[in-house]
Amino acid sequence: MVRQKIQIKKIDNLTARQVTFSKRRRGLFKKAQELSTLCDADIGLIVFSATGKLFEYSSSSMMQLIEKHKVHSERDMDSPDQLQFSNLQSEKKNCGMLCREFAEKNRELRQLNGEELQGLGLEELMKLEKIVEGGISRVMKIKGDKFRREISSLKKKASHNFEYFSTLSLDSVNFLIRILSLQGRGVS
Amino acid sequence: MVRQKIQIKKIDNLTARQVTFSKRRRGLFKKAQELSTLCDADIGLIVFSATGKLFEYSSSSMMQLIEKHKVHSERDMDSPDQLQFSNLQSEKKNCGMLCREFAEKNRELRQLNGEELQGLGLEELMKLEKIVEGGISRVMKIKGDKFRREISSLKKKASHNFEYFSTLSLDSVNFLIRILSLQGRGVS
DNA sequence: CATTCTATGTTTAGATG
DNA sequence: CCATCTAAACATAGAAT
Repeated sequence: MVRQKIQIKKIDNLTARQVTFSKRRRGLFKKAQELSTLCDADIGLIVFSATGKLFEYSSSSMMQLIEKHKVHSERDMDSPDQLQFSNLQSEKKNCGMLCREFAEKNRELRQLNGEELQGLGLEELMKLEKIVEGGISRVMKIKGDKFRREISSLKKKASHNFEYFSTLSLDSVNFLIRILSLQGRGVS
Repeated sequence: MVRQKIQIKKIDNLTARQVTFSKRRRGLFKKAQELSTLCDADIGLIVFSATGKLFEYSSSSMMQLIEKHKVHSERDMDSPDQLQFSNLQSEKKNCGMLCREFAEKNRELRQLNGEELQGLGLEELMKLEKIVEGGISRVMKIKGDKFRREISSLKKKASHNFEYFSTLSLDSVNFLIRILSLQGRGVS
């Protein structure tokens, strides 16, 4: 019997419905996790079966995600309510502020990384370029310093070793080299 | 070019990532709603893009679903504490979390900027260098594009003055463009 | 219930407009 | 950014286990 196109409406047959539920549920979860990985998205998926069983997926932590969602949806709603909840209110305000600052930092970070630059003017772009240039020169300087320090420390070690090795016979040195090679340790 | 199998890991190319995000996001939402219809399931889907934009779908009401989810997950953890403070507590937790993430972003930002690099190893430094290099090349590309577009649009606008402008050297034109930009006068 | 099979339907990567 | 196209990749209906 060949497969036919199905219409999207509640499946009448109970068994077929259950089978479809587990198949498609797995498919859905897989796609959610693929999207989160591919595009660096934060995703939460909650599924209650008709029988009330819970299935869930979250790319990070469901709790965090739900909190984030709450903060987002509360962003717009103003709350002219009761004084007795001032503690809760102030916490919420705190969160909202933090959230906004956080978003701001995130944007800066992405711009330094060369993303989300479409809206910027020439001046801003040139300023950004200067900042990033400063960044890379500092990073490279530190890296250079580190390399140099590492090299000189290696040299010191090498000369130390040399003094020791020079007291050994040629045969002993060859023997050592063979042992080290067999252990997969570079002798360079 | 024929389509090839993709591996599930973060897409490097920014544009490709954004395109994939919108395509797959739509696909995911469609599948969620199909599952909910076909199998009579209660489904909630929350997606935060990497830029922090929120997309959501819920077969019923997201708030109800989240409450239901909370009840379910609190099944296992017994909480001998006061119900009346659960909101405040969750807000506080939320703030703590945000604070930590905020600090983390700040550190990243400073490192991209070439600060606080003392603790990093050679490998990390080289990775950082790669990131910043990618950043500056993207910033410079966008800047170049913008310059070119402004120049061509200036040429077009000034076509009635073409005879005059054509007597100017390229340097003079570039100088003019910079002056105008710095004055904040659109050259478009 | 879950899994497996296979013939088909559906999604989507990559290119293009 | 958004829409459209195409072929390859992927998901899944229906059946059987």
